[in-house]
Amino acid sequence: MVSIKDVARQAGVAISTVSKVLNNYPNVSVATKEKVNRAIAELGFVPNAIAAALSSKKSGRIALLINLNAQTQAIDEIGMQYMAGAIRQAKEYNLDLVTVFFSMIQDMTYEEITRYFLSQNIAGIIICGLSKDDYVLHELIQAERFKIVIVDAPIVNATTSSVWIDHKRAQYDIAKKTILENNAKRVLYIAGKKNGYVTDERLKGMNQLVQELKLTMLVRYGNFSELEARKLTFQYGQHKDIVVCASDLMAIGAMKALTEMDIFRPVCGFDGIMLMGYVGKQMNTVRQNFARISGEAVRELYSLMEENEGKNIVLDYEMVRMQYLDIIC
Amino acid sequence: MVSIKDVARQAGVAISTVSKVLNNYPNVSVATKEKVNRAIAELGFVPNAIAAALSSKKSGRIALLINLNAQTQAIDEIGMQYMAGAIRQAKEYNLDLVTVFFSMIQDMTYEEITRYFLSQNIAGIIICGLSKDDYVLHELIQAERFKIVIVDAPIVNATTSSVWIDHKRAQYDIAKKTILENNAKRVLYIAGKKNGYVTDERLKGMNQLVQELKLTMLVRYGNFSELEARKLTFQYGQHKDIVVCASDLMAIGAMKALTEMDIFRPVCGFDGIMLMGYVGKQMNTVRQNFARISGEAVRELYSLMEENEGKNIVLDYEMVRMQYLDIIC
DNA sequence: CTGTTAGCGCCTTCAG
DNA sequence: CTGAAGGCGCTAACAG
Repeated sequence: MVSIKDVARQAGVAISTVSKVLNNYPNVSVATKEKVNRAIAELGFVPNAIAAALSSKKSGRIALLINLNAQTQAIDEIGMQYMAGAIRQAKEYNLDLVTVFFSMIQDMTYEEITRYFLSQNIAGIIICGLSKDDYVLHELIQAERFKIVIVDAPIVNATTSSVWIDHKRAQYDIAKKTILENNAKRVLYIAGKKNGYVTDERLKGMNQLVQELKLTMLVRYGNFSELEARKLTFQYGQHKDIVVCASDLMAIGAMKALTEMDIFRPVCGFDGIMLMGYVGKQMNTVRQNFARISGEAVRELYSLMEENEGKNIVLDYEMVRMQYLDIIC
Repeated sequence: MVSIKDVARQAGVAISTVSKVLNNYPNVSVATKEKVNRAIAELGFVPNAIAAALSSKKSGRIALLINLNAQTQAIDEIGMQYMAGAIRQAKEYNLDLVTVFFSMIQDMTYEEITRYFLSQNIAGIIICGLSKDDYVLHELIQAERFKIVIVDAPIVNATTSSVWIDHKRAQYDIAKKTILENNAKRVLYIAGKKNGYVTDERLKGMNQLVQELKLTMLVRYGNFSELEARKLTFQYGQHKDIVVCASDLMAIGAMKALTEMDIFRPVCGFDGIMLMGYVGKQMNTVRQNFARISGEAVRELYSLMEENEGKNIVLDYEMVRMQYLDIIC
């Protein structure tokens, strides 16, 4: 393997000079920079990122800690989008991203997890899919030992930022739109997981809306499960004018129930997943650009690693009517 | 950060001795091993994998190079399963796995890719979703500079192994089963991508079957696209007794077409994806355990990195009737 | 602007 | 069986 030393010899300069041009230090004359670059090209030199990390004591390695439902829920489109967005952005910043699934750390203690990340020289972590009962992860966050960016949970401290959209407003907006379009009064709201971060926010949005429009609302928790939403719709849908769901997947469940019950009720979703297309129905939904959110999380982590303080970042969202004619058609 | 030096001091031994117990060297007395381990525990020492890699010149880092269709195809369930399986197995072997999407290397030259992997100290690569026109990747494989395991393509050389199921036989088996069950004679076969590795294999299986059972068969390429399969079924399905598809996704397309045409034809798929459940239909399909396949690929890569020769590994498969009652209920 | 030097944390002969 | 010493490839003061 050709090393920085070889380059130095070939270029007739010192090792440190090569290092400087490699890292774009200011104090290098154009002439020597030229020489060094030529030598690099001639030798086909590739800087060794591992050695650089060891020497500089900063690794540029980050972990994407993600709660994927690959087994139970068949297709976790949202998780995929998160991954894709994060990986792309990490590449952009020249960060080395390792993907870690919740399932691989679920049996570890706080110490073991810390040890794992430490041994891997991981400087920053992005967490997607955190829930309130992931105790060890909360410990990890509170320890403030790593720079962390949390997607979709409002935790901020000296070393932790959060990135998400305004779920309260988004839920308010999309439900209002759908309700007004359909002149509905009696709402069945299928919320997410009790005590979930986003679930609570979205519920707040609904409560505000109910007050404003003088609606009646029945709230039930569907745990983001298609099946549970389906059952709830069977149970309560008949005497409601509309079904508002806190996720698209649950909206699919609600729609399937309504189809089987052979009644029409407008359904309102949340997320904007493509999977909707496979079901072949239409509905209003909030579209979150998940890839963008996780990309933004990487960006924020990057800035956090440069000694900044944690902050709360709120992104925007779209409201769309899902149809996916390109797929269904 | 507590280092090996601190441990050595605490235990009252030399650095090298600590290193030896860390790496399970034979020549260490039980007594000193004891001492060292106690010191490690007391200090909460975490060996630095980066430094170890630099020093030992072997990294234990591998890359999963995967062709994910997150953008075009909405949900790439297969890719997800590949990822999950590989990541799990890598953890098992204590390998450090970095995920790289095709999209991030698609504009790179062979040199750039090599440089990238080299700079990352990556010793082995697993490739999922290779197609015949990924020229730079073929260059990478032929260069034999990295240990590579290819999933679903029959390339083997000194540093390259391949892992897959017997697609020819699987296609033969599942089609035969479905054809005999339905007493069909005229087959519409929607193949994958022209000149694709698995496509060719599966087609061979069909050809053999056609001869054996004295069937007639129309072959068309659906490029693994649901939409194209849908169109092809519209065009040719009417006068066939059965539609055999080289993927579940295309089978979904075929089913949608048949529903709209309001005719019944048995459909046969390939893959065993859960997405089928969302469509709410039934069909025979080959079930490949993608997570297992990629896990096996990691295992093979591990053995390949221990100076073994490349080989061709063929896994088994199942034939199932998809229903997913738990999801559709 | 360039070179010298001292590590980063660990592994690995090689003496003892 | 244990310890001393010399790197791995690179960075970062500090001199010059």
